[in-house]
Amino acid sequence: MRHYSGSLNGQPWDGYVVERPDDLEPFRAWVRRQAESRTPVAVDTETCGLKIYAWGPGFLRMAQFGNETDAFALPIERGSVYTEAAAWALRILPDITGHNWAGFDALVSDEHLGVSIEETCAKATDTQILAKLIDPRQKMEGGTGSGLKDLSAVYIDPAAPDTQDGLKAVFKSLKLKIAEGFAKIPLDHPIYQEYGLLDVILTSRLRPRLERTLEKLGVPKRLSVYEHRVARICAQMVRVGMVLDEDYTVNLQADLAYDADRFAELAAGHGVTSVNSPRQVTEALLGMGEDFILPGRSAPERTDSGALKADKAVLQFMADLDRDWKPIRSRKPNPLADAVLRSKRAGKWRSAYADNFLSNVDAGGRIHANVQSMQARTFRMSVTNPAVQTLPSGDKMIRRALLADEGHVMISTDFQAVEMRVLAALADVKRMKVAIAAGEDLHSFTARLVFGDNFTDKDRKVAKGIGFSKVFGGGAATTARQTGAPIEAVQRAMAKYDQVYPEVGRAAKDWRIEAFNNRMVAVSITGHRLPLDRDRTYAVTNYLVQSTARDCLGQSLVTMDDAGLVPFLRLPIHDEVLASAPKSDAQDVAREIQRCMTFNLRGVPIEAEAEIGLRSWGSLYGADY
DNA sequence: CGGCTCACG
DNA sequence: ACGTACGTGAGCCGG
Repeated sequence: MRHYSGSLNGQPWDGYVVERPDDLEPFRAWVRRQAESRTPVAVDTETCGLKIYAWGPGFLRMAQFGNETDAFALPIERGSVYTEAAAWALRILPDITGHNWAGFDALVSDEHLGVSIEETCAKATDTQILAKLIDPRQKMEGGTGSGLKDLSAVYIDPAAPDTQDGLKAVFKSLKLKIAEGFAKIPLDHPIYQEYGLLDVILTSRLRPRLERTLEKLGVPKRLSVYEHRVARICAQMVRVGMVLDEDYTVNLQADLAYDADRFAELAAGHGVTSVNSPRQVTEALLGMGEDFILPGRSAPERTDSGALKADKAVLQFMADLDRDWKPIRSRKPNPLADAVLRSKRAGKWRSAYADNFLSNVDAGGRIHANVQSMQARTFRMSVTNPAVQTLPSGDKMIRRALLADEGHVMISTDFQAVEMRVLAALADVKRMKVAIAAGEDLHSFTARLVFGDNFTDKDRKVAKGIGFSKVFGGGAATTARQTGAPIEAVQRAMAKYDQVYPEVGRAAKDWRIEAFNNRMVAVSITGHRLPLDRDRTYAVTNYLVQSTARDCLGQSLVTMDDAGLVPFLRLPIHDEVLASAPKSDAQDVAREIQRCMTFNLRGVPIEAEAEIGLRSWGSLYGADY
């Protein structure tokens, strides 16, 4: 047994690394004592990386257990006797703490220790969830951050070592890249061991401090219970994953690579050797006489830093294409703009989607995209590796690669205009509530109020744009740019909107004042704390609406859990839930999901509509498979 | 690693 | 005093 010790904030700690099977005896005795006294024990795992499912056996290297003063580390990769001891401890301990437990370690334990997500999550407290309930912002945004290091510095000891950064420095000294360091650093490296032990000591000490802070801030306990449950449901979705059509994806990858190369060669003929270099592209286009002025605008388009802008909108205009890539015959198409556009799209779709799918597939042909259930500052979820919340929706090509299970079909269930309804509910917008209750199309209803009974399709578009704009906190200029309508008309329409829905502006003002009186933190109706940036307090409307809409999804997931529907769920996508169900049960499952996503929010009906597709996700976007 | 671009809701 | 479009993940370039 190797011994480490140290001190944090004047409080000593001791850590022990199990080296031989005999060393497991003191570990077991310690675990029994913790279990008997029902002392919370922090658990952490060290792995070869983040690909829990695609890596294969040997992924889990070390497992650590610790309370506020004592910790043990087990060398899982040294043999099954250690795996079994870790699994036993995880099962017998009545109260565990993890940092990002449901987001990572619960999945690792489930897959590599054989202790299920359901079993551990039922008794786990996640310090990352607690921390986000105090402040959801990342460090970049002015928050505490949700990493163990940042939280420890604030809540435990400013001098607590940065174990992540420390490890990266070790990797560097061993001439290992960061990505391979976690897999290749020798298990008996003293810093690897010491930091592994420290992580559970820190997590243990963090928990009571975070719990006290939450209590002091008046954050309801039920909110924490709810978030732990949502996190567990998301973990269950990650575990089941989705089937990847590998043959299709390999072909897709080749086709996209071919297209990217072909159009890159065309661009090279105009002197652009790298289509992803905005500098090269703008220079070449300038040389061809392009002025970068879009129709209806007087000045060239520029980026924030003042350079000429050659983004998709600009290039599509130059290539004489509309937003759907159809020729508009308004000018002579610029062949370079066209080639750059197509090469970039094919290249991005190949690398961000096709490559990513194939590098994340497990031995059983499934991908398990990671869901962080409260990632955004509004608590919206995010999905990574691969980012399947952001697959192209205008073209079925990419979504076609993801399949329902064998014998299943895909079901997609969307909330209907959920953010508009949430706004109506939160701001108590009388006329909107009447329209929603009557089942009217909200944007047409608004268009009628703003433009009169004879409103046109164009007017409806403007009304829709203003609706979004109000939810985002936007002004006339951006709304005009988005809708393509002249700014004067948009200004008039926005003034009229404020007249017909006076509650929206009034509520926004009240929310800003409330937040101001609460140290710049808005509190949603579920109790989520939403910190505002001092210079962007107008964002309060968006934060409250976006966060409450997110809780509509969260509440629906909990209801679906009660209804036993979680095994069918595959992916949350903000206002949509993707599911896979046996063909013969699809109607029933779809109806049940729809029911769970239908409820009343402060007198406003929140409603959802399910769509049943074929086997591939792409089939819901008009494909034939 | 910041800037830019682009994919989604 | 005034007005401000919101939230993500990912890849590439160039310093």
